[in-house]
Amino acid sequence: MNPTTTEEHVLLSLDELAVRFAAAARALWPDAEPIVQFEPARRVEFGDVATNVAFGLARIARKKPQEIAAEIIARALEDDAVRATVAEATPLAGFVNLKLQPAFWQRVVADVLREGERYGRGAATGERISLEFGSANPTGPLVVVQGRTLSIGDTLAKAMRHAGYDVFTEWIINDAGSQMDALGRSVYARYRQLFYPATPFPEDGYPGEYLIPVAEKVHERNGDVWLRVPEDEAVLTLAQFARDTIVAEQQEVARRFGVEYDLWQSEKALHDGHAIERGVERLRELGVLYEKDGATWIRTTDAGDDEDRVVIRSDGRPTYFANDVAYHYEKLQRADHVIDILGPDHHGYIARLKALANAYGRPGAIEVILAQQITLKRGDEILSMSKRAGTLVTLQEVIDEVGVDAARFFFVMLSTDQPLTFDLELAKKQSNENPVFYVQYGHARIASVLRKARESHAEQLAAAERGEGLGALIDPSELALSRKLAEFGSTVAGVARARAPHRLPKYAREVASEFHQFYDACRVLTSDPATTTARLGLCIATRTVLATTLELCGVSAPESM
RNA sequence: GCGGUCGUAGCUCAAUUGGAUAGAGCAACAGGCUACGAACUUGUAGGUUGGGGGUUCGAGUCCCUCCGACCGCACCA
Repeated sequence: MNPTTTEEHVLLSLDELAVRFAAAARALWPDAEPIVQFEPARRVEFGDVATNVAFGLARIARKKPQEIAAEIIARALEDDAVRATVAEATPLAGFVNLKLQPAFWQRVVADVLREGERYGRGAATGERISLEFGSANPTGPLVVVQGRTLSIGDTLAKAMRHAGYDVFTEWIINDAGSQMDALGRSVYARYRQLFYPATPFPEDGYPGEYLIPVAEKVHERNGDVWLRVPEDEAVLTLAQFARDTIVAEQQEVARRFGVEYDLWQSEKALHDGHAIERGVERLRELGVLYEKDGATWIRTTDAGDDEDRVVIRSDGRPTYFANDVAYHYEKLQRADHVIDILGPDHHGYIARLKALANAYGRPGAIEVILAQQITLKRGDEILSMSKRAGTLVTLQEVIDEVGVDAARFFFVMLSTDQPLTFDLELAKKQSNENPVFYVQYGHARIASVLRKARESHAEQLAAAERGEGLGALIDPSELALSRKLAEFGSTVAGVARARAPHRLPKYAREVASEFHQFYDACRVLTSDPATTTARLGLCIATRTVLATTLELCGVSAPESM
């Protein structure tokens, strides 16, 4: 950074300001342990940033927060660097409110221009995170709920990486157990129906029509050979074929949805690799297993589960939970912290998985995020999603209808613990009713201005890219936009810490809104070179932050629309 | 029946985890383009945070209770 004014030499960062204010508080009340964290002020008239230290000190100081805030401000302002950074400091209703110098916000723009897409990155935490999401049975196409889980998981993964975590994403393919048998018999029935239409369909099979093309493909390749071998053998082979076909489709849809995984873990592979035995054996060594009625149980009630769970059945076969035992044991080997994003029907698992973490001596190391239910709407009509009735809406259909951008933006927009109503008609609308367009329009608008600038203001554009002349940014709308850009890093950090990916679309909207207001108030391409250079710099910085935010959301940042 | 999640403006949702006067968007109404994209912008209106009680300087957030919605309660996966 090239300081354009001498003041910049002593301009403090927000963290440095916090340290000085904490020091001021400690000087006044030596026994106190003040926690100073400056956050964006709730309302513009309060100032730029605020902290609520005074509330925490009220007990020790035996004074009203308002008086404490006033005393801290007076003390802190004795510091030269604080005075150089802060334009105004006011105690208000117990809060310490600061209005910062324009140079502070100009420096933010310079930072963005210098760091580009790396802006807002957190330092590496060294913490390894295993993040599992999306996982579905390989017995049918991905449905809308998985769209939500994919969006939340992928955005969380990207945000956590941006914030400095070492994130490993995985999907577990539930290709072991009795459902594979049901899948095999279903495909076998579909296959037989190609020859004998009256063939009955298995009662516990998967009735959706999506298995018909799978059966047809088998017919294409092998003709009628599977009618001539014993049924058990045919079912086994067809199950494997259907599993491979469906998993490939699921992977393709996820990829089209913009989601790439580090690992697609096959459950069957865990079985074949004796991972189940390893996981269970470890539990036995740790003494949390016991035998009852011929079966092997794990004590999960210690962690608040309703009842203990069977791990190995009396006939020697492992239960489904044994898979979790093994899989989480593996995950805990390679990660410090394991996060599972599960559907709403899995909340019974939380206690179980907690118990597992406890049993493995890693209490708190397994965390579950529940993505709540999703209701599909088309206008006023609520679409029922019943597997039995065959009316399920696939993720691919949603992508085809509304596009990846709208779908991902909508799915990640709401907090995970909120049931969501998704209106296909609204998502499809290319109008101001659709929030994704508002943000994308902001990006396209900037791109358009920059295109124009290349023609008419090439020199200023080049200077702006070098971060020059930002001292000319003094209009309230320019400073408000800069202030919003400054929130990017802490927003991403908050998303990672609170596992709250929905804050990103909200933030994107706020950035776009501040930009539109700035654009409305200030003409960018003017006859004054200094003004033009500064505003172009602000535009480039805004485009960078918008594009990065959209990228984290898995939404494209168009040059034009 | 037991357990869990949730209930915020007409609609869809926020509220940085206990902090300021509960905020946005849409829809409604009233304004703003002879200059860089009006898919924009300015303003108005809209609330007993499901009801009641409690905890404390301070509650949409924590505790209790009732009402309502959804989801779980297998040696299925």
